[in-house]
Amino acid sequence: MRIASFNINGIKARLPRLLEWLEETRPKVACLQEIKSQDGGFPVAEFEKIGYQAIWHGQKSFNGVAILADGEAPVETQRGLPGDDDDDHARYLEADVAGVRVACIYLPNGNPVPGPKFDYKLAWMGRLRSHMRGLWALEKPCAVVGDYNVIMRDNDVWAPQAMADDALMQPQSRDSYARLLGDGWTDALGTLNPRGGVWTYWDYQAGAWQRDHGFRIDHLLLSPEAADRMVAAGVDKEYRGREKASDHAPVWVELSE
DNA sequence: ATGACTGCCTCTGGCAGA
Repeated sequence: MRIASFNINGIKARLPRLLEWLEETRPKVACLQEIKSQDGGFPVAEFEKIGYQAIWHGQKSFNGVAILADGEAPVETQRGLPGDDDDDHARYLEADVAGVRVACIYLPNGNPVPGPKFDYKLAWMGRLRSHMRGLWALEKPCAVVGDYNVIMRDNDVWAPQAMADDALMQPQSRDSYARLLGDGWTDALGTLNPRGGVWTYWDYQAGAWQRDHGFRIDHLLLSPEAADRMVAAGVDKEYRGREKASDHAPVWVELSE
């Protein structure tokens, strides 16, 4: 089964591209980030027409996540990241699909550094780690996928110096991500591409796509029970070059049945 | 180089993104 993640940067603006990608690549599970839609504006009927059922957690103007499943309803297990009652950002949604616990995350960007947004990012990552320890304890196949907004290694960006002052590459951001890997989670794309050079995001500005100035920030983290079943992982890079594309490309991991 | 582009909601300019 294929589990995919796609930061779509606005579900209203991206709907034709999104439906096209679903029909062409047909992932079993598709986790979406930055739907930028309130719950009432989510186009669930469009997905049902092509055989996908969905759950979603939206908010006005920005953030927002959703989980789509081919031919079955995702069984929701968590809405919103626990650990801070004052955090009302729609950045976390979790469900069981086909025997796999799937979490869809949109980790805070954190710019500018320093500042309250960066503090929020680091606090969110701490809460994520706590919650993922609970997922780990389930001892079942689990995939925590989405836009992590962390460039983990220097070979995960076209030019490290270009992003050196960015929240995505700060030592504290990397340390927080490294703790997840230290806990035993497998970074699917990173593990299969140790030499780097694989991007999942290209800025709209400065001809970044045309120059291949990208970086890897969309990650698929697997519990041991899921990692043991990993047969492939990749980036649907071609979709970044289409008309009215998101600035992210879809990423995916294939698990054996 | 305080640049660049895009989406959203709309105070059609300001915010957010990365």
